[in-house]
Amino acid sequence: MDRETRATVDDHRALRLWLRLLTCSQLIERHVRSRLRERFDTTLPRFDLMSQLERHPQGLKMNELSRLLMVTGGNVTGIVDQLVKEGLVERVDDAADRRAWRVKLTRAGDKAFAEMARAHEEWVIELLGGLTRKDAEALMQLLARLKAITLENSA
Amino acid sequence: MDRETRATVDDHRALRLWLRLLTCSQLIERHVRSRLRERFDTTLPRFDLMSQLERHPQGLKMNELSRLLMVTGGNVTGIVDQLVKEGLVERVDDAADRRAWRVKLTRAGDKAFAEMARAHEEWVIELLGGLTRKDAEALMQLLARLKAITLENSA
DNA sequence: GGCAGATACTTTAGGCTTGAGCTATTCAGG
DNA sequence: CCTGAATAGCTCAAGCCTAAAGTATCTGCC
Repeated sequence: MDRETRATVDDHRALRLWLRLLTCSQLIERHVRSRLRERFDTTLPRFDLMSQLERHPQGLKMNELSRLLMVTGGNVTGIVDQLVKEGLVERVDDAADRRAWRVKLTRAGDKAFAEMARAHEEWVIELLGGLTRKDAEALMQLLARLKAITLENSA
Repeated sequence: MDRETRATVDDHRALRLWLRLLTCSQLIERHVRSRLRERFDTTLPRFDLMSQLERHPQGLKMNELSRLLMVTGGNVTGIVDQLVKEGLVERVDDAADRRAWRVKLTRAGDKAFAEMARAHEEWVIELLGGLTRKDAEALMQLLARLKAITLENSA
Protein backbone atom coordinates (compact mmCIF):
# COMPACT_ATOMS: atom_id res chain seq x y z
CA MET A 1 0.00 0.00 0.00
CA ASP A 2 1.65 3.23 -1.08
CA ARG A 3 0.76 6.84 -0.51
CA GLU A 4 -1.81 7.06 -3.20
CA THR A 5 -3.57 3.81 -2.42
CA ARG A 6 -3.80 4.84 1.20
CA ALA A 7 -5.74 7.99 0.54
CA THR A 8 -8.88 7.74 2.58
CA VAL A 9 -12.10 7.34 0.69
CA ASP A 10 -13.43 10.72 1.65
CA ASP A 11 -10.51 12.54 0.05
CA HIS A 12 -11.85 14.62 -2.75
CA ARG A 13 -11.50 14.05 -6.46
CA ALA A 14 -8.91 16.67 -7.30
CA LEU A 15 -6.68 15.62 -4.44
CA ARG A 16 -6.81 11.95 -5.33
CA LEU A 17 -6.09 12.77 -8.94
CA TRP A 18 -3.03 14.76 -7.94
CA LEU A 19 -1.72 12.01 -5.68
CA ARG A 20 -2.15 9.41 -8.37
CA LEU A 21 -0.46 11.58 -10.96
CA LEU A 22 2.44 12.15 -8.60
CA THR A 23 2.79 8.46 -7.90
CA CYS A 24 2.93 7.59 -11.60
CA SER A 25 5.41 10.29 -12.27
CA GLN A 26 7.67 9.25 -9.41
CA LEU A 27 7.60 5.60 -10.40
CA ILE A 28 8.81 6.37 -13.90
CA GLU A 29 11.25 9.00 -12.75
CA ARG A 30 12.91 6.72 -10.23
CA HIS A 31 13.31 4.03 -12.82
CA VAL A 32 14.89 6.37 -15.35
CA ARG A 33 17.17 8.01 -12.79
CA SER A 34 18.40 4.69 -11.56
CA ARG A 35 19.15 3.44 -15.06
CA LEU A 36 20.90 6.67 -16.05
CA ARG A 37 23.17 6.25 -13.08
CA GLU A 38 23.86 2.55 -13.65
CA ARG A 39 24.48 2.68 -17.36
CA PHE A 40 25.88 6.15 -17.97
CA ASP A 41 26.90 7.39 -14.52
CA THR A 42 24.87 10.53 -15.04
CA THR A 43 21.70 12.15 -13.72
CA LEU A 44 18.29 13.12 -15.02
CA PRO A 45 18.89 16.90 -14.77
CA ARG A 46 22.08 16.56 -16.82
CA PHE A 47 20.28 14.43 -19.36
CA ASP A 48 17.40 16.89 -19.60
CA LEU A 49 19.74 19.80 -20.11
CA MET A 50 21.66 18.04 -22.85
CA SER A 51 18.40 17.02 -24.44
CA GLN A 52 17.37 20.67 -24.75
CA LEU A 53 20.71 21.56 -26.29
CA GLU A 54 20.38 18.74 -28.76
CA ARG A 55 17.10 20.23 -29.93
CA HIS A 56 18.68 23.67 -30.31
CA PRO A 57 21.94 23.30 -32.20
CA GLN A 58 22.34 27.08 -32.36
CA GLY A 59 22.74 27.07 -28.60
CA LEU A 60 20.62 28.36 -25.73
CA LYS A 61 21.13 31.13 -23.23
CA MET A 62 21.19 30.27 -19.56
CA ASN A 63 17.80 31.85 -18.95
CA GLU A 64 16.31 29.98 -21.89
CA LEU A 65 17.54 26.74 -20.37
CA SER A 66 16.13 27.80 -17.05
CA ARG A 67 12.69 28.36 -18.55
CA LEU A 68 12.67 25.21 -20.67
CA LEU A 69 13.76 22.99 -17.81
CA MET A 70 11.49 24.74 -15.33
CA VAL A 71 14.26 25.23 -12.79
CA THR A 72 15.95 28.31 -11.35
CA GLY A 73 18.88 30.04 -12.97
CA GLY A 74 21.30 29.22 -10.19
CA ASN A 75 20.58 25.58 -10.72
CA VAL A 76 21.34 25.82 -14.43
CA THR A 77 24.64 27.52 -13.64
CA GLY A 78 25.71 24.55 -11.52
CA ILE A 79 24.75 21.89 -14.01
CA VAL A 80 26.32 23.69 -16.95
CA ASP A 81 29.50 24.20 -14.92
CA GLN A 82 29.76 20.44 -14.46
CA LEU A 83 29.06 19.58 -18.06
CA VAL A 84 31.63 22.14 -19.20
CA LYS A 85 34.18 20.59 -16.86
CA GLU A 86 33.42 17.20 -18.41
CA GLY A 87 33.77 18.60 -21.91
CA LEU A 88 30.22 17.76 -22.96
CA VAL A 89 29.02 21.35 -23.25
CA GLU A 90 30.59 24.72 -24.00
CA ARG A 91 29.82 28.35 -23.17
CA VAL A 92 30.21 30.63 -26.15
CA ASP A 93 30.09 34.42 -25.88
CA ASP A 94 26.87 35.87 -27.21
CA ALA A 95 27.79 38.45 -29.83
CA ALA A 96 24.70 40.56 -29.24
CA ASP A 97 24.68 40.66 -25.44
CA ARG A 98 27.79 40.71 -23.36
CA ARG A 99 25.88 39.58 -20.27
CA ALA A 100 24.81 36.33 -21.89
CA TRP A 101 26.29 33.02 -23.00
CA ARG A 102 25.24 30.72 -25.72
CA VAL A 103 25.47 27.18 -24.35
CA LYS A 104 26.04 24.39 -26.87
CA LEU A 105 26.79 20.69 -26.96
CA THR A 106 30.37 19.93 -27.90
CA ARG A 107 30.98 17.21 -30.45
CA ALA A 108 31.71 14.82 -27.58
CA GLY A 109 28.51 15.93 -25.87
CA ASP A 110 26.48 15.35 -28.98
CA LYS A 111 27.88 11.86 -29.35
CA ALA A 112 27.34 10.98 -25.69
CA PHE A 113 23.80 12.32 -25.78
CA ALA A 114 22.83 10.32 -28.84
CA GLU A 115 23.71 7.10 -27.07
CA MET A 116 21.89 8.04 -23.91
CA ALA A 117 18.79 9.20 -25.76
CA ARG A 118 18.51 5.87 -27.53
CA ALA A 119 18.72 3.96 -24.26
CA HIS A 120 16.38 6.38 -22.55
CA GLU A 121 13.66 5.87 -25.09
CA GLU A 122 14.03 2.12 -24.80
CA TRP A 123 13.57 2.28 -21.05
CA VAL A 124 10.45 4.42 -21.37
CA ILE A 125 8.97 2.11 -23.97
CA GLU A 126 9.80 -0.86 -21.79
CA LEU A 127 7.94 0.81 -18.90
CA LEU A 128 4.94 2.32 -20.69
CA GLY A 129 4.76 0.21 -23.79
CA GLY A 130 2.17 -2.04 -22.19
CA LEU A 131 -0.50 0.63 -22.52
CA THR A 132 -2.75 0.12 -25.48
CA ARG A 133 -2.45 2.67 -28.22
CA LYS A 134 -5.94 3.84 -27.46
CA ASP A 135 -5.24 4.36 -23.76
CA ALA A 136 -2.01 6.15 -24.54
CA GLU A 137 -3.74 8.54 -26.89
CA ALA A 138 -6.58 9.20 -24.47
CA LEU A 139 -4.06 9.87 -21.73
CA MET A 140 -2.10 12.26 -23.94
CA GLN A 141 -5.23 14.25 -24.63
CA LEU A 142 -6.41 14.37 -21.04
CA LEU A 143 -2.98 15.40 -19.84
CA ALA A 144 -2.95 18.15 -22.44
CA ARG A 145 -6.16 19.47 -20.95
CA LEU A 146 -4.80 19.14 -17.46
CA LYS A 147 -1.69 21.03 -18.44
CA ALA A 148 -3.68 23.83 -20.03
CA ILE A 149 -5.94 24.15 -17.02
CA THR A 150 -3.07 24.08 -14.59
CA LEU A 151 -1.15 26.72 -16.50
CA GLU A 152 -4.20 28.91 -16.58
CA ASN A 153 -4.96 28.51 -12.89
CA SER A 154 -1.43 29.02 -11.68
CA ALA A 155 -0.83 32.20 -13.66
CA MET B 1 7.37 26.59 -25.55
CA ASP B 2 8.47 24.31 -22.76
CA ARG B 3 10.24 21.00 -22.76
CA GLU B 4 7.24 18.92 -23.57
CA THR B 5 5.89 21.15 -26.30
CA ARG B 6 9.29 21.18 -27.94
CA ALA B 7 9.47 17.41 -28.39
CA THR B 8 10.05 16.88 -32.06
CA VAL B 9 7.29 15.25 -33.99
CA ASP B 10 9.17 12.06 -34.59
CA ASP B 11 9.53 11.35 -30.89
CA HIS B 12 7.62 8.22 -30.15
CA ARG B 13 4.38 7.86 -28.28
CA ALA B 14 5.67 6.46 -25.01
CA LEU B 15 8.36 9.10 -24.76
CA ARG B 16 5.97 11.97 -25.44
CA LEU B 17 3.53 10.58 -22.94
CA TRP B 18 6.22 10.46 -20.29
CA LEU B 19 7.35 14.02 -20.98
CA ARG B 20 3.82 15.32 -20.80
CA LEU B 21 3.15 13.47 -17.58
CA LEU B 22 6.33 14.89 -16.10
CA THR B 23 5.42 18.42 -17.14
CA CYS B 24 1.97 18.19 -15.54
CA SER B 25 3.40 16.75 -12.40
CA GLN B 26 6.08 19.42 -12.12
CA LEU B 27 3.64 22.25 -12.72
CA ILE B 28 1.41 21.15 -9.87
CA GLU B 29 4.31 20.28 -7.62
CA ARG B 30 5.97 23.66 -8.04
CA HIS B 31 2.74 25.41 -7.23
CA VAL B 32 2.16 23.41 -4.08
CA ARG B 33 5.77 23.71 -2.90
CA SER B 34 5.73 27.42 -3.36
CA ARG B 35 2.48 27.86 -1.44
CA LEU B 36 3.63 25.58 1.38
CA ARG B 37 6.68 27.75 1.77
CA GLU B 38 4.81 31.05 1.61
CA ARG B 39 1.95 30.21 3.90
CA PHE B 40 3.39 27.69 6.32
CA ASP B 41 7.15 28.01 5.94
CA THR B 42 7.43 24.28 5.34
CA THR B 43 8.22 21.91 2.50
CA LEU B 44 6.44 19.22 0.50
CA PRO B 45 8.50 16.33 1.93
CA ARG B 46 7.67 17.41 5.47
CA PHE B 47 4.02 17.75 4.55
CA ASP B 48 3.98 14.32 2.89
CA LEU B 49 5.59 12.69 5.89
CA MET B 50 3.12 14.25 8.30
CA SER B 51 0.31 13.27 6.01
CA GLN B 52 1.31 9.62 6.28
CA LEU B 53 1.47 9.86 10.05
CA GLU B 54 -1.93 11.43 10.16
CA ARG B 55 -3.31 8.42 8.33
CA HIS B 56 -1.62 6.04 10.75
CA PRO B 57 -2.33 7.24 14.28
CA GLN B 58 -0.70 4.14 15.73
CA GLY B 59 2.61 5.39 14.32
CA LEU B 60 4.90 4.16 11.58
CA LYS B 61 8.39 2.69 11.60
CA MET B 62 11.11 4.51 9.72
CA ASN B 63 11.24 1.88 7.00
CA GLU B 64 7.48 2.00 6.59
CA LEU B 65 7.70 5.74 6.06
CA SER B 66 10.49 5.16 3.60
CA ARG B 67 8.38 2.75 1.57
CA LEU B 68 5.22 4.84 1.69
CA LEU B 69 6.98 8.03 0.67
CA MET B 70 9.09 6.24 -1.94
CA VAL B 71 12.31 7.76 -0.65
CA THR B 72 15.41 6.27 0.93
CA GLY B 73 15.81 5.60 4.62
CA GLY B 74 18.54 8.16 5.12
CA ASN B 75 16.21 10.79 3.79
CA VAL B 76 13.47 9.86 6.25
CA THR B 77 15.96 10.10 9.10
CA GLY B 78 16.75 13.70 8.20
CA ILE B 79 13.17 14.84 7.86
CA VAL B 80 12.02 13.11 11.04
CA ASP B 81 14.97 14.65 12.90
CA GLN B 82 13.80 18.09 11.90
CA LEU B 83 10.16 17.52 12.74
CA VAL B 84 11.15 16.10 16.13
CA LYS B 85 13.24 19.20 16.80
CA GLU B 86 10.22 21.34 15.95
CA GLY B 87 7.99 19.29 18.24
CA LEU B 88 5.62 18.16 15.50
CA VAL B 89 6.56 14.50 15.60
CA GLU B 90 7.91 12.08 18.20
CA ARG B 91 9.94 8.86 18.15
CA VAL B 92 8.55 6.21 20.49
CA ASP B 93 10.40 2.98 21.29
CA ASP B 94 8.92 -0.03 19.56
CA ALA B 95 8.13 -2.59 22.23
CA ALA B 96 8.58 -5.55 19.91
CA ASP B 97 11.82 -4.60 18.17
CA ARG B 98 14.59 -2.73 19.89
CA ARG B 99 16.08 -1.67 16.55
CA ALA B 100 12.96 0.19 15.53
CA TRP B 101 11.07 3.36 16.40
CA ARG B 102 7.44 4.16 16.11
CA VAL B 103 7.08 7.65 14.70
CA LYS B 104 3.92 9.56 15.58
CA LEU B 105 2.48 13.04 15.24
CA THR B 106 2.47 14.97 18.51
CA ARG B 107 -0.65 16.84 19.46
CA ALA B 108 0.95 20.01 18.08
CA GLY B 109 1.85 18.16 14.88
CA ASP B 110 -1.66 16.91 14.46
CA LYS B 111 -3.04 20.41 14.86
CA ALA B 112 -0.54 21.94 12.48
CA PHE B 113 -1.15 19.26 9.89
CA ALA B 114 -4.92 19.69 9.96
CA GLU B 115 -4.54 23.33 9.02
CA MET B 116 -2.05 22.62 6.26
CA ALA B 117 -4.12 19.78 4.81
CA ARG B 118 -7.14 22.02 4.51
CA ALA B 119 -5.15 24.66 2.64
CA HIS B 120 -3.41 22.03 0.52
CA GLU B 121 -6.65 20.60 -0.71
CA GLU B 122 -7.91 24.06 -1.56
CA TRP B 123 -4.84 24.74 -3.67
CA VAL B 124 -5.20 21.50 -5.55
CA ILE B 125 -8.88 22.10 -6.21
CA GLU B 126 -8.04 25.61 -7.35
CA LEU B 127 -5.50 24.16 -9.79
CA LEU B 128 -7.31 21.07 -11.06
CA GLY B 129 -10.90 21.98 -10.34
CA GLY B 130 -11.36 23.21 -13.89
CA LEU B 131 -11.35 19.67 -15.25
CA THR B 132 -14.81 18.32 -15.91
CA ARG B 133 -15.92 15.52 -13.66
CA LYS B 134 -15.89 13.22 -16.63
CA ASP B 135 -12.32 14.07 -17.61
CA ALA B 136 -11.15 13.74 -14.04
CA GLU B 137 -12.67 10.28 -13.76
CA ALA B 138 -11.26 9.14 -17.06
CA LEU B 139 -7.85 10.42 -16.05
CA MET B 140 -8.03 8.60 -12.72
CA GLN B 141 -8.78 5.37 -14.48
CA LEU B 142 -6.08 5.72 -17.12
CA LEU B 143 -3.50 6.66 -14.51
CA ALA B 144 -4.51 3.61 -12.53
CA ARG B 145 -3.70 1.47 -15.57
CA LEU B 146 -0.47 3.31 -16.13
CA LYS B 147 0.53 2.77 -12.54
CA ALA B 148 -0.23 -0.93 -12.71
CA ILE B 149 1.70 -1.36 -15.92
CA THR B 150 4.64 0.63 -14.65
CA LEU B 151 4.79 -1.33 -11.42
CA GLU B 152 4.68 -4.56 -13.36
CA ASN B 153 7.39 -3.52 -15.81
CA SER B 154 9.78 -2.08 -13.28
CA ALA B 155 9.67 -5.08 -10.97
C1' DG C 1 24.25 61.69 -22.94
C1' DG C 2 22.71 59.79 -18.71
C1' DC C 3 19.92 57.59 -15.40
C1' DA C 4 16.42 54.22 -13.71
C1' DG C 5 14.79 49.93 -14.14
C1' DA C 6 15.03 45.54 -16.31
C1' DT C 7 17.71 41.60 -17.56
C1' DA C 8 21.62 37.83 -17.61
C1' DC C 9 24.14 35.47 -14.81
C1' DT C 10 26.56 33.96 -10.44
C1' DT C 11 26.98 33.13 -5.58
C1' DT C 12 25.46 31.58 -1.14
C1' DA C 13 22.93 29.28 2.53
C1' DG C 14 19.92 25.83 3.42
C1' DG C 15 16.99 21.88 2.54
C1' DC C 16 16.09 17.45 -0.23
C1' DT C 17 17.74 13.08 -2.08
C1' DT C 18 20.55 9.26 -3.17
C1' DG C 19 23.76 5.30 -2.69
C1' DA C 20 27.20 3.28 -0.01
C1' DG C 21 28.85 1.91 4.13
C1' DC C 22 28.30 1.55 9.21
C1' DT C 23 26.28 -0.41 13.95
C1' DA C 24 22.88 -2.81 16.49
C1' DT C 25 19.39 -6.13 16.70
C1' DT C 26 16.62 -10.01 15.18
C1' DC C 27 15.87 -14.41 13.18
C1' DA C 28 16.57 -19.09 11.25
C1' DG C 29 19.29 -23.31 11.09
C1' DG C 30 22.51 -26.23 12.78
C1' DC D 1 23.12 -21.93 22.25
C1' DC D 2 25.52 -19.68 18.38
C1' DT D 3 26.53 -18.09 14.20
C1' DG D 4 25.52 -16.08 9.63
C1' DA D 5 22.17 -13.58 7.08
C1' DA D 6 18.67 -10.29 7.07
C1' DT D 7 16.69 -6.11 8.89
C1' DA D 8 16.17 -1.27 11.30
C1' DG D 9 18.22 2.64 11.48
C1' DC D 10 22.03 6.18 11.02
C1' DT D 11 25.98 8.76 8.82
C1' DC D 12 28.44 10.67 5.03
C1' DA D 13 29.68 12.68 0.55
C1' DA D 14 27.96 14.42 -3.45
C1' DG D 15 24.58 16.33 -6.36
C1' DC D 16 19.99 18.76 -7.09
C1' DC D 17 17.15 22.73 -6.15
C1' DT D 18 15.42 27.09 -4.34
C1' DA D 19 15.17 31.94 -2.83
C1' DA D 20 17.68 35.91 -2.07
C1' DA D 21 21.26 38.94 -2.82
C1' DG D 22 25.04 40.65 -5.64
C1' DT D 23 27.53 42.20 -10.20
C1' DA D 24 27.54 43.47 -14.90
C1' DT D 25 25.16 44.89 -18.86
C1' DC D 26 21.36 46.53 -21.61
C1' DT D 27 17.25 49.42 -22.73
C1' DG D 28 13.98 53.05 -22.71
C1' DC D 29 13.05 57.53 -21.73
C1' DC D 30 14.11 62.29 -20.70
